[in-house]
Amino acid sequence: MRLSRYYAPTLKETPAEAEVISHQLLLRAGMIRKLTAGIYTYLPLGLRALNNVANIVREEMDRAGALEILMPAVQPADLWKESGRWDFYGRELLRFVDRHDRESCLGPTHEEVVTDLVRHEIRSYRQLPVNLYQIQTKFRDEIRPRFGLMRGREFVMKDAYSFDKDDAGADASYWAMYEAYARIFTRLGLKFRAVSADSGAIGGSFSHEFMVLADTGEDTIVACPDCDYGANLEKAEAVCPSAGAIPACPPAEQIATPGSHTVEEVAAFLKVAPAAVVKTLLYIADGKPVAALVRGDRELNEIKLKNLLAAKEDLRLATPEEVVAATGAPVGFAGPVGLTLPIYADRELALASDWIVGANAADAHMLHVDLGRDATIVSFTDLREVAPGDPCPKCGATLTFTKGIEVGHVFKLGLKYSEALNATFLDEAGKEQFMIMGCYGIGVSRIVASCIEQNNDASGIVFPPPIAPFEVALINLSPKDEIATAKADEIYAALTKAGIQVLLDDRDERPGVKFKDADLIGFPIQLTLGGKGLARGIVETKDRRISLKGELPLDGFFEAFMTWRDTVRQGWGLE
RNA sequence: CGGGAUGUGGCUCAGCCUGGUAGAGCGCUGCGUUCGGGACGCAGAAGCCGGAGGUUCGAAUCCUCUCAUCCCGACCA
Repeated sequence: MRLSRYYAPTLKETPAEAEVISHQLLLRAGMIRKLTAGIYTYLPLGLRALNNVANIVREEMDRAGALEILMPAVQPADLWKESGRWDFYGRELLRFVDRHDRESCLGPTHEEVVTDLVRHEIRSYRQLPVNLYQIQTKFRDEIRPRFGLMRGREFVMKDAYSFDKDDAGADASYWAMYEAYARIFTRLGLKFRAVSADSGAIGGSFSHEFMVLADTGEDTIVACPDCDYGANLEKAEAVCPSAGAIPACPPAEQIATPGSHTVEEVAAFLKVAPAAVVKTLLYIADGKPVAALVRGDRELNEIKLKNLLAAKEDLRLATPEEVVAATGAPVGFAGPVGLTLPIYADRELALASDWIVGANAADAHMLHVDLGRDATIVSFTDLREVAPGDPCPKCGATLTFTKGIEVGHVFKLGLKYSEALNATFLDEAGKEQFMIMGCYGIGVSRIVASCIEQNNDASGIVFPPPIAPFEVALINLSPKDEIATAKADEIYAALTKAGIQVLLDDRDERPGVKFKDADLIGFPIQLTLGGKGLARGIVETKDRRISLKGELPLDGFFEAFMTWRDTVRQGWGLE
C-alpha cells in the first residue's frame, strides 16, 4: 500500500476529549474517529489492527475446536423475559420497539440467543459437546462510556459458548478455552496474566480473567512472584498467620475521644498504632443494616462481604442518618460492643484482643475490648482487602501488585441459562438433562486499546508486530528521485511477495514529517531509503520497540532483512 | 442519576470578568524558496461564537432554559 493514496489522517495535537494515552494516540495516529459518545468509526489503519487481532483470535478458537457462527445484533424481548434478564439487566440494555410494537433490544451479550439456538437443535448427548463462537459488534448503553475504545458503548467482542453433557466435560471445555486464551495473548505479543476472578452470585463455578498488564489499567492484579497464584484484587484471599496464644485482656472501659472520627484521629489521640483500632463499618444489605469489622489499618473488601451475605439486591454503605439510627452515635463512633445488628468480623481480628473500638456514643471509644468476650460476632471470615506485603495464600511468598486491563474472561456458567431456557438433551440412559454451559469473552477492540496502553512512548504507539496495521513502514525520502523510487518499489515488491505487510511512504513530504508519522503510528519496523544511504549502498533500519537504528546492505537485502526481522520479533517474545 | 468543567474555522485555544459587530498557532488551497526528525515567505479559503428565549440602541460577552461533550462518583454477565 502506498501512503500517498492511503487515508491516515494524523494529528499533531491531542484532541481535548481524549484522556487516556491509548485514546489520544488512536485519534492522533488516524486510526479512529468518534461519531458520538462511546461510538467510533475505524479508519483504515485502525481497522487493520482490529482485524489482525480478530484473525488471531479466530485461528486459535478454531484450533481449540470452537465453531464460528454469527448471531443477530437485534434480539427479541421475549427471549430475555424467558431468561429473566429483561427485568434484571437494567438500562445498560438498549431497548426499543419495532414497527409492530414488538419489544426488542440490541444484544449486549448472547447467552439467550445461543441457548435458544442450541435447545432447538441438540437433542442427544451424542451431539455434545459443542462450542460456538462469534466475533461481533456488541452494544451496551454504558452509564458513562470513557477512555475511547477502552469502554465504548459499541465494541467488537468475541464471545464463545460451550455446551456439555456433564461436569467433567464442562471443565474440559473450560480449560480448553483457558489454554486457547493463553495462546492468543502470547501470539499477540502482549504481556498478560490470567487471574482467578470473582464468580459473583452464580457461585460454585469458577472464572478467570485475562489481564493485559499496563500501569494505566483500571484493575489491580495480585500475583505471586514464586508460584502461579494470581487473582483480581477483589478476589484475592487475605491470609493471616495461625493464632498464637491470645494475651489476657483487662476489662473494657469507655474513654472520651472528643472529635476523633477516623481511625487515624483515634490512633493519634490515644498514641497507638492504627492497627490497634478496630474499624466498624455499617452497611445496608438488602435494606437491613449490618456491621463489618476490620483492623484499623485494613480496607474492607465489599465483594467479600457481599458474597458472605449472599446479598441479592445491593450492598451499600449506610448513610449518616442510618448510622445514627443503628448505633445511636454519629459516624465515627460505631463499635461492636452492645450493637444488636448482625456483626461480621475479619478473621484477623480473632487472633488478638485488647482492641480499641467505637463506644456507640458521641466522642467516646472503648479500650481493652475482647471481641469474643465483649461482643457478639456472627462469624470471623476473610473480609479485608489484600495489602502490599501480604503473603501468597498458596506458597507464602510476598505478593506483588500490578495494574491490568481485563481483555478476556472465561466463565463456567453451569445451568443458569440451560435451566431458564430449558436447554436439555437425552443422556445415555435416555434421561433428560440440562446442558452445562460455559461462556468465554474476549474484548477484541479493547485489546487494540490495551495494547497501546502497554506499548507506547513519547513518539507514539509501539505496536507489537502481530497487531500493527502494517509490520513495515518503507520510507522513501526522495519520491522524485528515480533511483530511490525504483529501489523502494523493488524492496516493497520483495517484502510483499514474502507475505509481509508493508506501507510505502511515497508522499512528497519533508523527511521529518515522514519519520514523525511512522513513529506515531508505531510500525514495528522502519526502513528508510534516502540519498545518504543509497550513496553508501545501504538501507537504514529502525526497530521501533527500542528505537534502535541500524543499516542493511542493498546487496542481498532481502536475506539480510529477513534475518534482522527475526531478531526484532524475538525482542517482542515472538517466535 | 449525583458532583465538577467545557462548548468560538478541521485541530489546540485566546477573546467573555469590564457588551461596540471575531482572533492566534497548527492544518487546508495557490505561488515561490527549501528539502535527513512535524521548514520559511507571500497570497487565500474557511466560524450565523452548541441551540432557544430574554435584557439592551447593540450580545461570543449579561440572564434563563436547553442540548452536547469531558472528568469524578454510583454502575460494569
